Amino acid sequence: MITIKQIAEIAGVSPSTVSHVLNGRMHKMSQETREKVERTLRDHKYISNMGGHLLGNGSSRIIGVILTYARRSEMNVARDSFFSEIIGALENEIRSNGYYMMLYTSGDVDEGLRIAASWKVEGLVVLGALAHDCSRYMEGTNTPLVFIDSYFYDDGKAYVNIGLHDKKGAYMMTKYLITQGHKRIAFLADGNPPMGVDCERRDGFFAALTDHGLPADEGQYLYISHRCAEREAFLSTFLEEKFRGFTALFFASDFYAVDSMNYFQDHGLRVPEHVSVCGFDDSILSVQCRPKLTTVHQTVSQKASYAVAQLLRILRKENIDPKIIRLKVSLQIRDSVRQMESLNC
Amino acid sequence: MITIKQIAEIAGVSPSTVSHVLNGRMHKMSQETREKVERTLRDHKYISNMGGHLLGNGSSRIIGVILTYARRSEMNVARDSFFSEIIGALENEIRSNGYYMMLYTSGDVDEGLRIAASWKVEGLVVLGALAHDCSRYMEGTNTPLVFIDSYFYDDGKAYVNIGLHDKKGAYMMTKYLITQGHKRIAFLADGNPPMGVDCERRDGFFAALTDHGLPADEGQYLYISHRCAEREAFLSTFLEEKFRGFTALFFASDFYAVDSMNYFQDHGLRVPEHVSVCGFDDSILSVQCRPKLTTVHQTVSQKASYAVAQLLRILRKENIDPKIIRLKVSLQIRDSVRQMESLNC
DNA sequence: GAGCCTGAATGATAACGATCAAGCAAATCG
DNA sequence: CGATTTGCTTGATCGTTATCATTCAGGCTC
Repeated sequence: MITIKQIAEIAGVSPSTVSHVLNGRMHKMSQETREKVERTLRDHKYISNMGGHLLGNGSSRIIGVILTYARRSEMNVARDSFFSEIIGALENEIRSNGYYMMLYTSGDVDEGLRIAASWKVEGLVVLGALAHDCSRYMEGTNTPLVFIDSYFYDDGKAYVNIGLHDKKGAYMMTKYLITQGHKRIAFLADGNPPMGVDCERRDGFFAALTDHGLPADEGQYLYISHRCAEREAFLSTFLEEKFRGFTALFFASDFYAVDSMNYFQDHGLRVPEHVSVCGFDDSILSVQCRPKLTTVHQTVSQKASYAVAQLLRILRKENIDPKIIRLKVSLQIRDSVRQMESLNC
Repeated sequence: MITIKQIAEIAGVSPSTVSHVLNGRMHKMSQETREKVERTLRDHKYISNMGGHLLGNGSSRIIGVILTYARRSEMNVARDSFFSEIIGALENEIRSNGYYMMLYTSGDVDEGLRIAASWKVEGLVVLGALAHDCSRYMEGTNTPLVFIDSYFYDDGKAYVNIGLHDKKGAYMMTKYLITQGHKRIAFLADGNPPMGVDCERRDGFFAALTDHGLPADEGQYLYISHRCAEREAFLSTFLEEKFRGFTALFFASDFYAVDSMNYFQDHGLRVPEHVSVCGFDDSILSVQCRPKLTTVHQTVSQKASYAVAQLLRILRKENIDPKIIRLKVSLQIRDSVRQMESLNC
């Protein structure tokens, strides 16, 4: 493995000149010398040693990605396509900006941050449930953090966040359900109370109900467990109760929507004839199920590129405003919602 | 950020003593000194600087993961649950063995290997289509490589590989189809000719046909494109041709099986009444579709742990035999294969 | 008991590869 | 001719590890 020193010797210059060329620090340097050095670097296939680089100026060019969905055990969220899509997109974004990606997946934020410190990671993208913990731990450091889909409410600090217009999305979907003639609509999420994005989505749901003159009471928020057995028990009684009179079920995420839709259909009911179902995310699942799921579309890769872009902006000391970016969502209408006859009355 | 030198000063020892404590070297040392240093390290929350470490002894403790599925463009393989599951499992395995994971996803193996060299990555796990390229590029280096699901045939070298008993799995499934009374069975994969695991699976398919006295001809291998439009065109004519007389379709992967099953059902046919379908992988999709898919089960996380285990064994200079590990598969019988009446004749 | 040896515990020092501030010639300018 | 600019080099530095040296206590030998 050839080093800067060797390159320097071969090219007949000093190591620092080589370093200057490498770092594009063209601070007064003859065309001739530069080209000579560049040629030598190329000819000898110089590959930088990041250890030396890191020690030399303290910058690692590593961006860490901390993923903490894992906590929602049982359901093995890792199998979710959102995870893979965002990881892939993040890596692409990071690499194409000349950075390296170190991945950390675990419930132990503490360890993740220790690793980040060890490697002098320049910035972190944090996804998932433990974001709150993260912000607490990071108070000592000045490593910039960008969160994806983690909303912090009542604490004064403004964290950089990339999310969706979750509330608006849920509002749009609810409004759509209403225009289709639905009057008794339920919102189902797997938090009790809901957390993170689900909160926003629920708020949008209730806001739409209220705005359209429909009664909005607590009973319309239903908790759907992430544990299979509990979920099934719930769906079973829910079925017996004839959906408690709800004609449309708005799930906070596609996964649960599809899972439930399958359950209903396995038990002799038909979607959307007997009950309308819709989701949120527009994951690939929503076109792989039948009926195809009406859902709220988001562009996952966009989250990744915005997150990395914001991080780089912070690293370049550019000012970042607004700190909270919300990406567009749109209705993706498919086949799982029925138009109520009562519409014509 | 506190350094070894500072710790040494505080503890009243030399930096090298601290280093010795940190590395748990059997460098003789009094219990007393060791404890004193350990206490100081803990009290001051010492976090190692991997830059210095890397430069000091050349070991980064980084394991790189190169993922090259991305090439199969259009279909956006990143959305596949296999990707996420294996990445998650790999990270877990790597971290819990005291290593760090650097991820690289792209079609450009060259760049990936350059990054690996730059960071003095200690080992690489390579997944996907470009494995072959990788092996070629790596001839100069001695960074150990472990491949997942990449079989190399006619080149003499023995690469370390973690895979499945793909052939056996396909054999078992085919045999199952035969025992269910199917005589005209097709095998569908997205390579022409098939590549990697699909080759093995096809071989298993044909072997089973032959072993059970059924005719096995080339016409039974069907190419199914990874491009949506082409795939749909194929399925459309395939339908018109009444499946060319095939009563069972064995897809090389769940994704295509489910996709096709949906297509058939969308066009008025029923699975398994009109045609039986089965897949390979037992991805989460196979229980999210209807009918639930009969498929060959694999335990994805096992691949990850074996891959990392083999890599660590190489790093510890232990001998690794066999170089090619194949993990168990099993039949996962669900609802997409029908028993033929002709069985009773 | 002086001299010598041994081995255990610890320290001094030189890498490792790159960066960067400061410095120094040579060329150019006013 | 002194001052400035240009073009490149010197040398210190980053945090850690490895190698070897040193110290010192204690036992052995004669």
